[in-house]
Amino acid sequence: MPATIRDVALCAGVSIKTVSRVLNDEPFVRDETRAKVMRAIEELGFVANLLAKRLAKGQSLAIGLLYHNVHRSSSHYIQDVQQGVLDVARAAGYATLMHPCDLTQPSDACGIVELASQRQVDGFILTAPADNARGLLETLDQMSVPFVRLTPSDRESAWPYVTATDRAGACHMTRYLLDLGHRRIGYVLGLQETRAAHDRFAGYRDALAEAGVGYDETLVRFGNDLFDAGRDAAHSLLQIPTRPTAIFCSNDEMAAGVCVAVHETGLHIPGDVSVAGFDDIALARQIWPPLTTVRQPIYEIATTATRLLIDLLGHRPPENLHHEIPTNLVIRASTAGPCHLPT
Amino acid sequence: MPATIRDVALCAGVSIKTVSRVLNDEPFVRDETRAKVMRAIEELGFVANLLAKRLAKGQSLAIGLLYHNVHRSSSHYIQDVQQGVLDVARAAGYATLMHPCDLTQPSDACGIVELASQRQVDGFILTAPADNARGLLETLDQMSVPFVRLTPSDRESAWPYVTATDRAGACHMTRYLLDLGHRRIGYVLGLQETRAAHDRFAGYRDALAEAGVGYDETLVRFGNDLFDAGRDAAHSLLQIPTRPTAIFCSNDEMAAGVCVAVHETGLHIPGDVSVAGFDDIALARQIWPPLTTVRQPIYEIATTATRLLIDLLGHRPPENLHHEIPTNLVIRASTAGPCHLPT
DNA sequence: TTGTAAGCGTTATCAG
DNA sequence: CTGATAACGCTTACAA
Repeated sequence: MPATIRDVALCAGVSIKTVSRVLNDEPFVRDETRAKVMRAIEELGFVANLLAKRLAKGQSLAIGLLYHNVHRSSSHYIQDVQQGVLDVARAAGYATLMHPCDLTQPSDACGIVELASQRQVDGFILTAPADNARGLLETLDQMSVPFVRLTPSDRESAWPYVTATDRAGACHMTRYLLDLGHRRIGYVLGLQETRAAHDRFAGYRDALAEAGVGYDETLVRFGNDLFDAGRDAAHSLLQIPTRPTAIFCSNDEMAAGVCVAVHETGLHIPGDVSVAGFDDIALARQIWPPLTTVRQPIYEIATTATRLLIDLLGHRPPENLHHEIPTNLVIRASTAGPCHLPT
Repeated sequence: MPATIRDVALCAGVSIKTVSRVLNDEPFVRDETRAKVMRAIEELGFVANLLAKRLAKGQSLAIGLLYHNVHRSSSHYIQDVQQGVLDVARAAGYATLMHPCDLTQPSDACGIVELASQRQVDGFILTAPADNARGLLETLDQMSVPFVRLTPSDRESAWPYVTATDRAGACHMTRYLLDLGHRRIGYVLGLQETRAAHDRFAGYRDALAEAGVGYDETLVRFGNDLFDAGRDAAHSLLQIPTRPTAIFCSNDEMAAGVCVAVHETGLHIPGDVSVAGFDDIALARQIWPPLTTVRQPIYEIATTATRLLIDLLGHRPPENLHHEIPTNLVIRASTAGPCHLPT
């Protein structure tokens, strides 16, 4: 049986409240008393029981990380997010509960509200497309369960979020491809349910319009952010008689799929086709040629969001409920000027 | 204020113990009573407070997943493990706490024992090289905190583990490369602290010996399981005047690094150099050419381990404390016969 | 089959 | 500065 606060009190000859004071670094404890208690703690090898603390405080001291995981596939993106959340949460004494689920389903289907009702977590980090379930957000709001959204669709409501400059980032990339001389630039869309997919696509068209290059919808394919979608999309795009000389993907994972498809077709990157991605996850440097992409500082987005959430949980009104983190172009070897001008 | 079990009891006109019985599906409750309670629960929208339950039961209903993460890098391996642990744990009503740390450090340095002392978790899944810290295991043992090890070094002690047939797997792969005609096969070792690294290396030498091909230590490089290590190792191996015609890596992530290095050198895979990995993580199919590798069913290993742990936690003596999951050869396009026989 | 009452190990109120 | 004592919301002997 491990020692309890009561044992410590007995051993130190003080009340349990005094021990509790020492444990929580509260003021109004005489130094001698504090020392006495410390000694008792040391002697008994006492460690406070967090389960009891949580119940007494009515807080779980944990945050839930919700992410979309229909295909039960590993995602580079979510792992970077997780690392960021974990680091900040742990430093603040919070545990992190991973909660993969199908965010396109009714929220009650995946036990999110339950997680809060059961008091398993004090708040949530919601990754896209969680905020499409407006009902979920309203429920959480009513329950006074704080949450921070990552790259949400809706930015009208006051609910906190952290996002990246998706539209501008995609516009930069497209402009860069145009500057290289590309005119037929294929595009692979991301998961329709996310706003990032739409914003990036909009950025692509912004640049096209800006350059006076007509938007050609036959060069667009729908994806779901996963590798295989990129591969399929590329196989389809490369079959077009006057095939695109560059393919820009809504994320890196699909871009990796595109690269494989290009190779499978017997073509070369960037000689025959340039390929660009978005995110700059580890994978972007782990394939050949290394991928030109738009860097989205996922780790930083996650840490920012988590700090925000923890402030909210501690009733420290944050300075800013909304953050926009800049993206930037990362030029590697998967892009170059077009060799064969399209017919 | 959310409803408590007391409110439900009041509302249903029964005692709280009866409500508790219904909540936990205990027998000896008359059907009518049960129905009455259910109705009250429904009416009040009652959800049991897990924090209270945990304290009362003296269990956190959570398991900790310990993994090595010195470089704060995403690892494909750990994500597959996580998915497996998460799935089984959740189904059993357990939460999963991710705990990245430096497993080569003294265990107390990374707060592992604390996690248990604080009762944050009931047990652990330990990934390699956690079990090198024998002191940690003994401490946990003394605290009666159950744990299951993944691919541990030590298999003499009775402590439960789940592992793969690393040595045999590596031997198969090497044999396959030898059968293709390769004689100078480079090898990139994994993280020295793990047994898998040694076993796989042993398998490599087994096959060499078996085939009467001399073991040449100039063809061996040390790695740490990460991408960059593979890349560096390959650059070094490819500089050898009579360079190896094949490179076998202790894991896929390093193999991906090798592939990039080969391309950087201007050589072709598998035309000039064959490359083989180990694990069969998602990355193996996301690079070009797709990687020939030894499949280690990581997800299955993780689910097996978690089921084992949960049995242990529930005081259900498992049939088997030790599991060995078979590996198998996955031949893809990164290997072929040597074109240029070495001098 | 149901209920009473005593924990579980903290925190928190409020009086000294 | 310090200490009784009552929560916190559930489980669980033990009794009825």
